[in-house]
Amino acid sequence: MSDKIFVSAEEVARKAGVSRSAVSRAFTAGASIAPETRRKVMEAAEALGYHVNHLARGLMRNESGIVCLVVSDMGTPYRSALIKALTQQLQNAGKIAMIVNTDRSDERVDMALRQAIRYRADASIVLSGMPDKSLVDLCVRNGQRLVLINRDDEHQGPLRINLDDDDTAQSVVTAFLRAGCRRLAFANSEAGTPSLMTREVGFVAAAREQGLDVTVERFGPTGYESGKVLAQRLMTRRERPDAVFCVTDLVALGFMDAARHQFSLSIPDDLCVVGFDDIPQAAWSSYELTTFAQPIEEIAAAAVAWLMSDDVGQSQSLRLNAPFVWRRSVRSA
Amino acid sequence: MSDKIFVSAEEVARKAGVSRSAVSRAFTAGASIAPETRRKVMEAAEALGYHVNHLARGLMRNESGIVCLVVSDMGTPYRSALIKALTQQLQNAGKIAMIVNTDRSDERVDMALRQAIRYRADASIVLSGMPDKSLVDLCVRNGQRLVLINRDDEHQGPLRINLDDDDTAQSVVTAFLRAGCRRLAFANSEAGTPSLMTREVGFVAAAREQGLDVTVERFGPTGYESGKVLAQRLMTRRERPDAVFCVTDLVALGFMDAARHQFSLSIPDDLCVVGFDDIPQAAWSSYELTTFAQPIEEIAAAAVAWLMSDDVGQSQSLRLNAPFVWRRSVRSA
DNA sequence: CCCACCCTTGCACGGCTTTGCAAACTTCTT
DNA sequence: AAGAAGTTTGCAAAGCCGTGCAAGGGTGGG
Repeated sequence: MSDKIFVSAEEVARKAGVSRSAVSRAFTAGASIAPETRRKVMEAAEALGYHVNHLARGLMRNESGIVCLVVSDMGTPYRSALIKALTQQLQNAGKIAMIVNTDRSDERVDMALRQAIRYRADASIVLSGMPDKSLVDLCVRNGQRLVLINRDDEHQGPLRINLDDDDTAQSVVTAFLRAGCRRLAFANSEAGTPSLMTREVGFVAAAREQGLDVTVERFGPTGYESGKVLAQRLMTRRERPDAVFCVTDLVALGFMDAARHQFSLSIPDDLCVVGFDDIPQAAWSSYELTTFAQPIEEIAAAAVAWLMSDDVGQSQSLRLNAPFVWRRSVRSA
Repeated sequence: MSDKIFVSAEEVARKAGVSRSAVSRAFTAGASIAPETRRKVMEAAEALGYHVNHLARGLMRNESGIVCLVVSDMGTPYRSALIKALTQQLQNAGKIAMIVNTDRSDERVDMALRQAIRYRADASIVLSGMPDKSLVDLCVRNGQRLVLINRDDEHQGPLRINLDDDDTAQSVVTAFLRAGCRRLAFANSEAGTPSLMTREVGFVAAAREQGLDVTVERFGPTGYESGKVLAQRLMTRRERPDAVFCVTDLVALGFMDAARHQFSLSIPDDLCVVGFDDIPQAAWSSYELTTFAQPIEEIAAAAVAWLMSDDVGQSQSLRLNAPFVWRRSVRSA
């Protein structure tokens, strides 16, 4: 590879007529240095195009400033919004985000964490997949902070951020009942992620409490196309559902499109739909999907706040609220 | 911050009963080391949880393995898809992506490049905004590779990847004419990005060649909401357009929604619409938008290939094709 | 005018790896 | 069995920055 010729502190020192350490101090917040000296250094640095080498600084300080984001399906609206919020807030906190894409192959999340260790990341934030317990231990042992978002694992040490889904199932059932729906369905993917399964189980249980059965269908990955297939399967049943809770907004939008264009159903007159995430598309006027809003900014804020805080503390678990967003895909009373 | 206690090569060497350099060689591809020695080292490393320190390695080799992605609006479907492709292909090439979010404030892209220099990134890929010339020079001078995607700047040194838009305007005009449309419009945002302006100018010129005028409207940022506003403005004109070319798919989808739900227009019967990007939502059955497909994978492949190649070469410019995707938002002949 | 104290600065070392070089060890040939 | 050729290994330096320590310079007070 080409020989990169970065300018070193040594050269700046020569040009400014001071010592190497003076240059170092000029770029270190809170170091003891005379204003005049700092000015001279800064001037020389700007002229030469000097930039502190964060690799070396990280080596010294044992703190690289890097935070590793472990994520798959980042093309998805929800995921990309979360990444956006995280990168922004990390930058505001003086950190920088490194992204490891773990699409296909679940063992990749372990590789991702190893990569984080190699770059001596200050922390890792896992948005997808579930790391192996031994890897988590390794991270923790190395003093690396770990945040697990929406992966209800039972790992010790890291911070877990999850949604408080105690009321969600109840809210949906109530909404459907008020709308006069009686034949409930749940449209799930085959991903089997804990958070998705919790939604399904909770909904079925809440419905049963009201004496209602739920038709559950599962298919494919968690996306728009699966939503269409799920609609085809559910809407061709003898007892056609009149209300469906979709595990995700993307699934819900696919479901709505199939229901409307393939079965000529009117929403919410013939069918009520509820989704989850509140991605931007849910608000588009073709859909106006009633859904639960992922508190994306709060999630990011909580993650960043925790990993900037001084007290590592023990394994901590945080539960955030996903407010119900009423739109027109469910009949009002 | 907590004291991270990473295990060093020194310790592995002691445990394996070899020298520090043997450990180093065990982890260096193509180094001269006996298989037996390597096995011993690897065993000790695994037992101790050792991972090569990429900060130190980068310092030594003058090659960090980091590639910096400079991007804004990463919540957008097109951008997130591009980031996904880039991170994936970079990883396959043995690099790792670092993301700098440049939302709001244009001067931030300069800060981003500085950040890239500080971390001694092997390359930077700019997806948004336009870096200052002096910064570009600085990167180049430091031997850092630079890729500009869809920013038709005239910078020297870096690789520029742009779309070949010679035929796009012509294609759209032809499609509209075949559909029997005569009152053409162009819906643009106020972003003023070169690539967006090129689309507008090209379309107006191509239409004029056919003796047709184009009503141009510009509003807001480049997104769904702006599309709705643009529809309100264009569809309340005395001479209501019967065909509109939207600068972006997101704008087009907002435009379609407003045209349908606020003006009760039928697409493509009353109005033909063409977008640009081919985001996933364009294919959704509520829209079936005719558009041009950004060759995302090719863009990523070209970028990665160039920055892995040995010959730096001079300022290089690459033009890729954005194929026309026919869907149902334009009447067929 | 001198002393004491504080701020500033330079020196040298530490932190972790890679790599050129030379020594040691194999192994094969004659 | 000895020498030559080729591997393998260890040593030491280099690459860059942060910081403890001690010395230098300056200032204020007595």
